[in-house]
Amino acid sequence: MDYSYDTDLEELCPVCGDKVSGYHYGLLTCESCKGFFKRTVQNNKRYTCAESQDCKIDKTQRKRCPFCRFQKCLNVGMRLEAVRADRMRGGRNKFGPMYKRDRALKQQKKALIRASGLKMEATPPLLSSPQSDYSFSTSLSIPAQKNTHLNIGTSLAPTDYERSLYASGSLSLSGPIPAHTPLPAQYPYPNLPGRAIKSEYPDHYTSSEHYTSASSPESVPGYTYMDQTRVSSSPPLAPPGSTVPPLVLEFVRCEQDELQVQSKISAHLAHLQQEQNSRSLAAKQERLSTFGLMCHMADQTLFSIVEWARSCIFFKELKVGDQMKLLHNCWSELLVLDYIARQLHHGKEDSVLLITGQEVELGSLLAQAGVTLSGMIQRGQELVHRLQELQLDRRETACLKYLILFNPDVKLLENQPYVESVYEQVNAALLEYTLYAYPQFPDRFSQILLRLPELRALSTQAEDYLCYKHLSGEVPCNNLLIEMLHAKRTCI
DNA sequence: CTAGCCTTGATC
DNA sequence: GATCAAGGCTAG
Repeated sequence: MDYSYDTDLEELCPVCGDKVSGYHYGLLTCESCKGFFKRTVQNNKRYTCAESQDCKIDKTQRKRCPFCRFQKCLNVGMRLEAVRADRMRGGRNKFGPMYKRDRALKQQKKALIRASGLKMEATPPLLSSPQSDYSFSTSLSIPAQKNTHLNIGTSLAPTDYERSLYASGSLSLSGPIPAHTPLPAQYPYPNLPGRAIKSEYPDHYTSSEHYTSASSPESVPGYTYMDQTRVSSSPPLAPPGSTVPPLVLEFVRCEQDELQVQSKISAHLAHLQQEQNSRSLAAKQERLSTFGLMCHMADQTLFSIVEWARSCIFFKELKVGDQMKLLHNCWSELLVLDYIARQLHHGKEDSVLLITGQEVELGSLLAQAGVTLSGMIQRGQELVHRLQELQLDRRETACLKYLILFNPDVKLLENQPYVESVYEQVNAALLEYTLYAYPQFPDRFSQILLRLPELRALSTQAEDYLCYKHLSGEVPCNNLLIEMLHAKRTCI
C-alpha cells in the first residue's frame, strides 16, 4: 500500500528523529547526532542535566540538554569504540560487516512487509472461510482492530519495528562489548579516563576473517571456531562419530551473543521505565506492573528469537510465508526453551536468571505470581532439573531450537518436503553428536527428545495463560506476543 | 557548541 | 574507480 515508497529512505534518527544520513558509530543516525557523539567522546566531555535526567530529545529540543542527548545516544546503541582514539581519517572499521548485515536484514524485513501485504490481499477468503475445526479460535476472538493482528509485518508499531532493526544491527558481530546496561545513569557514560577509548585499528587486521574473531569462544568449550564452512564442504561427510557434525557447529555459530541480546533488551526496558516514570507524575496508575514488565521482556526476547531465526541456516532459504507459519507455530516453545536454557546455564536452585541478567529469588517470584503462573514456573523448574541431570550442553540446546522450529507437522507449508528434510537432518546431526560426545550414554539422544513433549505442554499452557491475561486487559499493547498468539490460533 | 558540508582512505 | 563511514572545518 502506502509503505511501498516511504519504507526506503524514511528512516529517522533514533536519537532525535531527524533525517538519517547514514550509519554512524554503530547505527543509522542523523548528521547532527553523529557530530554530537563524536565531539562528546573525542573531547571526553561531561554534561549535567538541569532537570531529572529524562529530557525529551527531538529535533527541536536536542540542543537543550546534552546530558540526556548523550545518554540517549548510548541507550539506542551508539558505540563508543567506533570513535577513533588516534583520529585516523577515512577507511572502514570493524563495524562494516555489521552495517552490511543490518542493511540485508532491513531488506528482508521490507520483503516481509511486502509479502505479508500481498498475503493480506490474496488470502482473506482462505483465512476467514475455514470455520476450521479449531473451535478455540472463535472462543478466543481477540477484540482488536482488524489491521493489528494479521501478521508480523504490518502489526508492529513503527517504534518497535525500528527497535527490532536496531537490535539486529548489533546482534551480528561480537567484540569487546561495553555492556553498558544503561539504566538512568549518574554519569552520562562509563568513566573514560583520558585516552581510555581504544581505537579499533589495532585489531582490524582480523576483520577479513570475521568467523574467527566473532563468536565468543567460551560459548563452546574446547572448540575453536575455525573455518567450519571449509570443514563442511571439503569431505562429503566425515565418518559418523569421529567428530562434531558440521551441522551442529553451524548451529552453534548461528547462536546470538547472549551479552549483546542482554544489553539490548536491558536498554529497551530501561528506556520504557524511564518513559513510564516521567509520565507517572500525572498518572501514577499507568506505571508498569511487574507482569507488564515481564511481558515486555518476553516480547523483546521474541524479537530476538525472530531475528535469530531469520538469519539462521535453512530458515533463511524459506519463503516468507513458510517462515511465518513455522514461527507462528513454535514461538512459545522457543521462548520457553530460551528461558530453560538460561536457567541451565545459571545453575542455581533458588533463583531465576532473566534475560536482562537480573537474578530473581524463586521464592519472591512464586509469592508474587498467582496460582497459575507459579504452577508454570515450578513446572519450568522441574524441566530445568531434568535437563540438568542430563547436563544438556549448548550444542544440544542449539539443535533443539532447530527441531522445534522445523516442525514437519505444520500444515499448509509451501515447501513441506524441505522442512521435513531439515528436521530429519537436524535429528540425525543431534543423534550423531550425542553418540560422538557422550559414547558412554547411548540412550542420551532419546532422553533429550523425551523432554520435548513436556516443553511443548508447558508452552501451550503459557499461551493459554497469556491469552487469558490478554482478554482481561493486563498485557501491554503493541505486543508481538499477542500478535503471535492470535496468528497461531486463527491461521493454522 | 551546533550541524551542514568537506576530505580521507580501506573495502567493495 | 565507487562507496561511505570515519574525522575535519567553519559559518552561525
